[in-house]
Amino acid sequence: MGCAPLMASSVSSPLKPRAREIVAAARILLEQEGPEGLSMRRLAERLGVRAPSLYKHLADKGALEAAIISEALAEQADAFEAALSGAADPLAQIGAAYRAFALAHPHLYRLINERPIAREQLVPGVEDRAARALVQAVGGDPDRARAAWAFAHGMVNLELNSRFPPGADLAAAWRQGIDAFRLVDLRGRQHARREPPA
Amino acid sequence: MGCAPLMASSVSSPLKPRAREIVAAARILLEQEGPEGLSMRRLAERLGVRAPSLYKHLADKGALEAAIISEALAEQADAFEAALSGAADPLAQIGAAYRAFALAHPHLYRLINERPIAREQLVPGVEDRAARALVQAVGGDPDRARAAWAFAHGMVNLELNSRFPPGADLAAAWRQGIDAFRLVDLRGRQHARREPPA
DNA sequence: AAGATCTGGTTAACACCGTTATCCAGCCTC
DNA sequence: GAGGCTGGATAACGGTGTTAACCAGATCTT
Repeated sequence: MGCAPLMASSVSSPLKPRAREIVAAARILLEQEGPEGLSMRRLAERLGVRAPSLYKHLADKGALEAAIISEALAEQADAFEAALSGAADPLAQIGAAYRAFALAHPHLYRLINERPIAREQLVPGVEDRAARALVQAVGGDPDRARAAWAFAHGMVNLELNSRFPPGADLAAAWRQGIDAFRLVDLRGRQHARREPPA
Repeated sequence: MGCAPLMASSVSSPLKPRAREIVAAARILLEQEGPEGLSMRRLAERLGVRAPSLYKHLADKGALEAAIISEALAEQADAFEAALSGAADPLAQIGAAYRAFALAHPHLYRLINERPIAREQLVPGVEDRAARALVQAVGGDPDRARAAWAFAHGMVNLELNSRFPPGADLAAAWRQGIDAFRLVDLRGRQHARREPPA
């Protein structure tokens, strides 16, 4: 065989066209029905095909999920970078973007975060893009960026899982957290250290 | 029938003795094998019984999980209150307790947080105890308590799901977060508002 | 004491799930 | 035209939660 197709398809995305179709359909199914509704059989049905055929294109369900997750992380990074570009108060902007993304795609967010991540199955580098935006927003310190990330992550997680009491004022809690991570900035810290997170 | 057993067993825990045995075994199974290893059949096998018999004592798997979660939340509240009692820097103490509990029971922690919670199936009030401790540690403001909770929750969640890059200094990130939520305290805020969280 | 009821187990079965093995039709290349 | 690759098909295995029907023994009632 010629080596052309191997190279062409593995540059931007490691998936061949048919596999990308399947992943796209899987994502729609996931966002409509939630992680427990995403089954190989139901996915196949939507594609007008029988379940075993899917395995001609994807190794297993984990690979399917990893593909969806990679896609979602890339979109999340896009949203962060957009929120960051030319904004006063980048921290608040990126926090709002984080929450907006999660609320717009709750099932997707759950898929990403309900299990330990299979890092080796992800598209390489897709995690770092989102992280880089956060580090920048927080002033360059990776440790503080991780703390702020954890805050946003926790807020969204608790909100999506209905862990806050019914009457809780989430906007106020967000404000408290953002303020907490911003105020430290007013005291003597060196920012602009600008080293990549890992 | 006499009404005595009904009253006696539903005061402290709503479960009858046999059901409590089952829940105890389920928790062991969960902590050993993780949420995906917790199946009704495997649980029954450990109890020397067939799976359908379990349904004589628990409505369904969700009720089983809710019982485990209630138990775990109560223990978590215990740990928080212990960490809180007579400590300088209660915020750091409670943060450490939060992380320690999660790392000691990672599978349990995942069960609690991987899905939206079925609040009506929980033992009533068990959520509030842990919340109250946090509100107290943070100085009385429920919104700030929720923000701090989200931070701790997010840190643990990201750690357990391996979402931090391999070399990340988690202790430093914890310090950053704790400092962020404590430093606000040094500026003019009214604490000791001491109202219940919900 | 006898009968009814409750308790807590059983087996069989249903509808799903992810996955594998095997087969087969069509197409592309040599 | 022959061979191999591609992308479907069916059948099947072992696993899941769950329900229905049945049944032995204890216990309560009359």
